[in-house]
Amino acid sequence: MLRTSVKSRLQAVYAQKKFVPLILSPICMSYLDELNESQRIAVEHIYGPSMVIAGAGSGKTRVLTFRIAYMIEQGIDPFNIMALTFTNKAAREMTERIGKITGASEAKNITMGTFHSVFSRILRYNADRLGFPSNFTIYDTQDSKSLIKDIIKEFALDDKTYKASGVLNRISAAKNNLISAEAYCNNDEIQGEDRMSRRPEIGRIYLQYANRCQKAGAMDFDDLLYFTNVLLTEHPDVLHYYQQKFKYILVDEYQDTNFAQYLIVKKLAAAYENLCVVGDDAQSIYSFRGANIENILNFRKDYPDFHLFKLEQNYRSTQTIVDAANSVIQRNQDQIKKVVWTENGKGKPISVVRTLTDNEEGRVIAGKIFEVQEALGSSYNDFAILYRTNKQSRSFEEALRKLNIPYKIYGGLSFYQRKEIKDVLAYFRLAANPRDEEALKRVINYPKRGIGKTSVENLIISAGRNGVSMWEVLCDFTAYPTDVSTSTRQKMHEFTVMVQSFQAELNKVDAYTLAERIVKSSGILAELHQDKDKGPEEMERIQNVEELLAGLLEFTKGAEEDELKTLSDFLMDVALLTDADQEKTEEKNHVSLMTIHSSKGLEFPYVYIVGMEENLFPSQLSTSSRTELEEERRLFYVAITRAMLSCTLSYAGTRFLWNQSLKSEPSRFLNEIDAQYLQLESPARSLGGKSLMGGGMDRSFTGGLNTKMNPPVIPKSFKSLQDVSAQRPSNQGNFDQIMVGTNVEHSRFGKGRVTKIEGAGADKKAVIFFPHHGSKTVLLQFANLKVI
DNA sequence: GCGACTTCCATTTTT
DNA sequence: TGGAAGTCGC
Repeated sequence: MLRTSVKSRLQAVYAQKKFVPLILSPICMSYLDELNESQRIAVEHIYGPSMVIAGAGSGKTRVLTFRIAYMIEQGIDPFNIMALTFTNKAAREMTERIGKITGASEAKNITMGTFHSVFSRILRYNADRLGFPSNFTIYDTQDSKSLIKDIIKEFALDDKTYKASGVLNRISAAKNNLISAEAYCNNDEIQGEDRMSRRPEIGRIYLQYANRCQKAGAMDFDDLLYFTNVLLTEHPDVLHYYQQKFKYILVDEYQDTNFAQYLIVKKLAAAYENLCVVGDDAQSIYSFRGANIENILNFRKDYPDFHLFKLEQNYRSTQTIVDAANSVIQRNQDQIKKVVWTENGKGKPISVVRTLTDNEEGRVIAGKIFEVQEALGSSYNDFAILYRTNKQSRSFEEALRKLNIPYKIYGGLSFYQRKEIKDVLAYFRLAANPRDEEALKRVINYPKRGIGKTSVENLIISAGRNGVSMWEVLCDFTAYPTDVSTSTRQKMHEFTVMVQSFQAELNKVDAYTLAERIVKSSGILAELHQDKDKGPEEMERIQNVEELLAGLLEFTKGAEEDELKTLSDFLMDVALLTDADQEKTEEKNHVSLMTIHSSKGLEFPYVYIVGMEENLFPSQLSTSSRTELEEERRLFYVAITRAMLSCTLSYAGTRFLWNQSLKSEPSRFLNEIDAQYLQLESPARSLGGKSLMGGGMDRSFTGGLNTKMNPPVIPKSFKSLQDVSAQRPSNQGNFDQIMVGTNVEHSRFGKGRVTKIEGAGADKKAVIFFPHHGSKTVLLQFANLKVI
């Protein structure tokens, strides 16, 4: 409290004079001390263009957080800072952490979020300039595909050559490279490509798609970037405004930005060039989404006088894990050379587990997690199972459930993608923007009100013929003649009146009140209640809708005084939320299951990378070119470097796919890890004689499948004891002696005194105060402390 | 217009 | 396997 008022007075001073506020330095010192030399230099360099290349686990987030906090402490107005992150969750966490240093009221004024969410806000504000309503809808991928399907049908094209997803990918790639539909049709090279793939009509579909989106008052994900660029290019006054507003720009995960994002950032930063980008080329894993590694490499061209900072010390993982990951990534040709190193302890080797089937893989990994957890008393939060594709989660789910181990699957079908939620949201969307055609199509006959497919098709035809949206036709059949019967027309009219009544209340009542009304009077709730006795899934649907309403209530309560949080405020970025964003306060205790992609930026003491098989990882679709394969390899690098203490790789001999067992070969990546870091394991099986895996000597995985050797028969219980003892650090004996008040000596920081103990087992941590280095938190496992 | 039925087809990652 | 699209009879 006190600090805020002192600060605000100081800030009034800064506003007039531009000098470094020495008075605040003591506050800064406290956290700057927690940084190593290169981190601190990167934090303190706040003017001009700079690039931070941050190796895995090198404290990148911490540098970003402290840098922003430092900027604010230096008197920079938070309103002038824009920080673009990769997920909303990352943005939220960073705001929170900055708030702890500078005070929450300062932190909340920073413009922070994903490219998509920050730009969607800018677009809403300036929508009129682009001919969109300010409450435009954001189409998600499903909406986009459904619209494209309609267009393909309308053009009477063969839906086998023109698949919605393929066409959408093509359009998406164009937008990410800022190519308009017109430019697409006039570009010879692109047209040539489309003729080659025998889909010459994609350009025409793109034109129509853009047209329909515009009429519906809707933007898709890519439009949020595409139109931001249009806005800034065609309206110099708008560009000027945002250049002045965002004098300081930070971009996280720069290696995963695409051309559109690159250009927008470049434009916004052009006036002041206070631009800081942070990234790691070795972790670029989104090129399929248009991400362009070149952006990192080109930075020096755009800003020749930029400063480069490299963070190479890894604080996350054991020596073995860091070295193994390095040995993998070294095989890539395209990379910025850097040496990631660590002072952490050596740790145990990466174990490689082979199982006969994918189901057995699930059981073995679940069993291992169970054993480690039992033996060390770790929290289940410490474990993660990472896979290449979402559908691999099944065998692990089953096995974990059988062992009563709590787990959570991230990604996959998110809450907002569930049918019942999308249905409700479609009504919400219509209330905010009745021209939203995808929402309209979705619920015009749900719950059933006798408006069939043919009638809807005729409605679309009439809208197309008259060059208006479906909603406008619905509102005025006399102006737009439509081929539907009088009785259907009457039903449509009733529907229209209902939506209009929702629309009328949009800005009069709060989000929750309107939402509740919609759910009731649309008949959705009644419909769901009718089916609730059919089974648990039907019951769950009602619960999900209730959860959505509960979320809305919370949202509505979050309003400031005199503020009305409307349903359209709520809808603003619902389309941009992901499962990870939904995560409630960290009261969890569960094993995390997720794709490697969604594990980016996270870390876990125990990591299991599963499905290490050819054609699965690397994916079958990515083995045809070097660049694709290198991306898969970076993905593998990301996976390994999530692990702090222990990393386990597993693969199965056969995998059950499309109702048949398919033989699978071990992944080539297994052979790419320097063998000195590996330890092969043959899981003991209850069924004797079936194991094909040799002892620890066979290093060649590709040949290993058919090598018959007699495995040493180790009873399961004994085996598990062995495993666990291997995890126990050698200096375990020291652990118990270390408590609050113990004087210790650290190899790097010298003598110090323990002020706090956290965690248990392998995770036991000590906060130690070193006279010359300040307070440090160390993992006892790694720290190699001497008790004095 | 609607629901029950059959058939077909998948196979990557996500804001 | 399982979800989506197409077919058929009311």
